[in-house]
Amino acid sequence: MPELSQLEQLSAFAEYGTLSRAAEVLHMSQPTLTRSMQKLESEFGVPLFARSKNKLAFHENGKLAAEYAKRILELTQDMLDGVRALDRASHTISIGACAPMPLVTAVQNAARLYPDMTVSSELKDCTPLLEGLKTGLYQIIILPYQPNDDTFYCRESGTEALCFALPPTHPFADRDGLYMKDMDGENMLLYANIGFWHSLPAQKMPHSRFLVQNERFDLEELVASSTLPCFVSDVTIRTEGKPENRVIVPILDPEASVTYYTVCLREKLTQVKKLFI
Amino acid sequence: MPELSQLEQLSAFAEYGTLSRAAEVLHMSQPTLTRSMQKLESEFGVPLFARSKNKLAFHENGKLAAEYAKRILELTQDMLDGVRALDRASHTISIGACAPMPLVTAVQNAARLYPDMTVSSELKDCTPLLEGLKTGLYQIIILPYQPNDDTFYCRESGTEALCFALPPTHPFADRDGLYMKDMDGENMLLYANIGFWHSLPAQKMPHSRFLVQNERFDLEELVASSTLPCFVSDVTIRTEGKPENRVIVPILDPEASVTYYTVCLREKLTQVKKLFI
DNA sequence: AGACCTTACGGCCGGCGTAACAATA
DNA sequence: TATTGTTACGCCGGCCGTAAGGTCT
Repeated sequence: MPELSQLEQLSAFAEYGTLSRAAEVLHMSQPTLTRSMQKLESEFGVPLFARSKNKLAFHENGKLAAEYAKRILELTQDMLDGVRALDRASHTISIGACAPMPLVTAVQNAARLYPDMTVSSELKDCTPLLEGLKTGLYQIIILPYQPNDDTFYCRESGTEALCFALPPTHPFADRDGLYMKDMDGENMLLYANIGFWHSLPAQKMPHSRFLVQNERFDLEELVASSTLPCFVSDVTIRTEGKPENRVIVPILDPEASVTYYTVCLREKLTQVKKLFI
Repeated sequence: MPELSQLEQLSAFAEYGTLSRAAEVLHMSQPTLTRSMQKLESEFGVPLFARSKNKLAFHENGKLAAEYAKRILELTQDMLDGVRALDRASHTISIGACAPMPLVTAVQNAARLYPDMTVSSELKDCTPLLEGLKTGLYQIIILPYQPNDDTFYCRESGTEALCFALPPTHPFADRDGLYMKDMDGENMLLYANIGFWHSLPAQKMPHSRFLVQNERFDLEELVASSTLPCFVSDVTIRTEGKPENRVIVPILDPEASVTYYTVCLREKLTQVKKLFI
């Protein structure tokens, strides 16, 4: 039986054309490679090389062997990658969510409840989340609605309500509530990573321009130093406080108040049971 | 990088369930196998086994690795088989013919002209012969007609004419020639391995019964000790002589006289050039 | 002269088997 | 007690690199 190291050497010879060059690449002396290939040849029991005095070249047999060798080495690499990936997956809880607020909560919970696990998290739209849950990409996803498929196990996990944060001088600053259409046309500051929320303003306030900020710091700086309105939610107010120079006005559109649901595959519930207690 | 020997051991453990049993099958001591699997595990970098004090079992990772290992070993075996088969093919001239007489001639020529080659030969009908020539199963085939496809290279190689061998007492024994229909209804001795010839008597003499003999010796014995007519050809008469107690009467049907053609793929002519000189 | 392949030689390390040990059924 | 897996120990063979030889461009 040949060994993978030999096949690797064969493959290197196929790639580099001479034993010397291949030996160099493989970090071994060239006589060693010579002997190794002689041994491989004897294990095949048939000639693989066309030998002239100072030239070694492939024969038909050798070409075929080198092709096979390459496939075998690739398959071996697949094995290593696959097994390592499986191992990593078994030590990882992957959480996908539609919005940042429930995601950070879930990540914190997971890290606390499964201290040996790595927690990975992603912000995605609902469709890829459900897809990923089915394919095993995620163990847990968080949606802003209750999926009706019975293969899922599902549990309510908090609510979030979007609000306007207006400067005190704003004409609507004294209102108890506003519809989004009331603000349509006004330019607003907007944070980029807000998950599924990004679709709502765009849809309900088609005449507004949103000054999208990728960096949290930049956004806060702009909020502090301008009178542009922006969005906050009841959750961000609780966790991060209300911007100093802003008045909070709840948004009355029903879509602006959501209930989050933590979802997993029912068959894999045991793996993540603690997160549902 | 793991080695194939280790994958073989992993696969054996998967098959036999315990290290001791696997070690026994692999003809090695069991501590050796323990160490080898420990090393394999360290090369993967992830645990493959669930270890209790005196029990070793697969983990998910290990199961996956063992599946891969099996595939890799199969592929390796395919490589060995494939390369060896290719080598054998390169030392073999495979000749297929429609009839025995031109075949033995061709085999003798091939053996003489290519003394380092193994010559293999087969008797087949024309359709599988052409098929086999295209797929590389044969390098040379011999047909009773000239193929009109231009991918073939083709050369006339002798003729053969079928005759009746009648006992001197037979009513037709003094004829200069006979059509097969003249003999229709008479029972005849027939040798089994006559290639494409077998179809002719069956077709032209539907009312005859043919006493088919698989053994050459049996046929000759029956010819010598009976008055049943049989077939010979001008070639068999030249090479093996005429049966003592028989009169030769040529068959006048045009199908009973054929010209043989030696055929090879034009693109592979150089491999078998000598046979066409 | 330089590049290449092969053979010869001597050292060394890695894997082997034996033996001893621990744990289970 | 029999079976199984792991660890300890000492030996030996095979593989390695260096060196030298031969051939081709």
